Amino acid sequence: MATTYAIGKLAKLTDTKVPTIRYYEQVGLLPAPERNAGNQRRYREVHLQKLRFIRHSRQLGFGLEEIASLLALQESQADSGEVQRIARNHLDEVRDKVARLNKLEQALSQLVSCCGSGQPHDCQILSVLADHNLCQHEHEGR
Amino acid sequence: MATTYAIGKLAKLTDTKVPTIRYYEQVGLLPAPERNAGNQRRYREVHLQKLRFIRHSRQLGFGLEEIASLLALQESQADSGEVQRIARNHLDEVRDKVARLNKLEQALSQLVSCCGSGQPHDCQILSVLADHNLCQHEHEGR
DNA sequence: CTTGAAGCTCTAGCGACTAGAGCTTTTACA
DNA sequence: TGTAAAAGCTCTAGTCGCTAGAGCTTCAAG
Repeated sequence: MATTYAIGKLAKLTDTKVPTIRYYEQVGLLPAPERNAGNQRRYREVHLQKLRFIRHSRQLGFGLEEIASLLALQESQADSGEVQRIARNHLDEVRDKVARLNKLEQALSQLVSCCGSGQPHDCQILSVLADHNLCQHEHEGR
Repeated sequence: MATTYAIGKLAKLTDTKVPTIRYYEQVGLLPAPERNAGNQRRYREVHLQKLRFIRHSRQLGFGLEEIASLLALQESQADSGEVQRIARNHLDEVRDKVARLNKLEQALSQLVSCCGSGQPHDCQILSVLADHNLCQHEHEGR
């Protein structure tokens, strides 16, 4: 019979915490494995591979729903167009976020630089926070 | 008697949703205002100013706990050194995040660019996601 | 055969809101 | 003054992706 892995083993192999693996099962991302006589999960190769896929996708910032779609597309051998669409869409979001964070970084460094490090004479940070007009930057939501 | 604002008015003046204002009160960020005969909140200038401070700080990415500290420091007239420490610390975190997102953007654009836009012949995205070794990038947690 | 590690389920918490149900009060207009 | 819509109220639950803990059972090694 084929090799099986206990949940702790799978956790080590994929650098995932045990409760996280159970969580993925709970939300339907990782299929429920068989259980042994004592009700413990016994995983197979297929689970290991799916879990690696999930973890790599997470490291790349994909959300669990996106990952679910990607896994389904992998299964279905269907059009790679949809895969590309998801990936590009995610990339766009990341680029947006980078742009927003860069603006934020600008605004913050100006805020912080307004008073030299040692001087105790009153610093402007609180005033700028209190009054947006003292701040040269537009900010966005999200 | 001094002007007061209903919650909806305050919301408009500060571009904040009404439930968000109530939430700030609930977590102790914004002091509970007096109530009128019909139990409705009636805010004063001081609330308006605190709320503006909170919102501007949020736009700059400060967390509610940091904002609570900043408000307390504003109140106490205490050392601006602590204010600077909080702001610099936040700036450091933002810079970290920018760096991480930039790496992510790198990895993702490579992932996406592996197959030209129109061609249907099988694209590599799924394979890379399934096997981190096919990916040139290290990824971090967080 | 014992003991300690690993497994199990279930519930709650994080941060910063947001949405909705089901009510009461205020406001504007006829 | 009557009425209806808008705005207010409280309370609960949901978002996302986990993480922590309680209190139990099962497994593996010596």
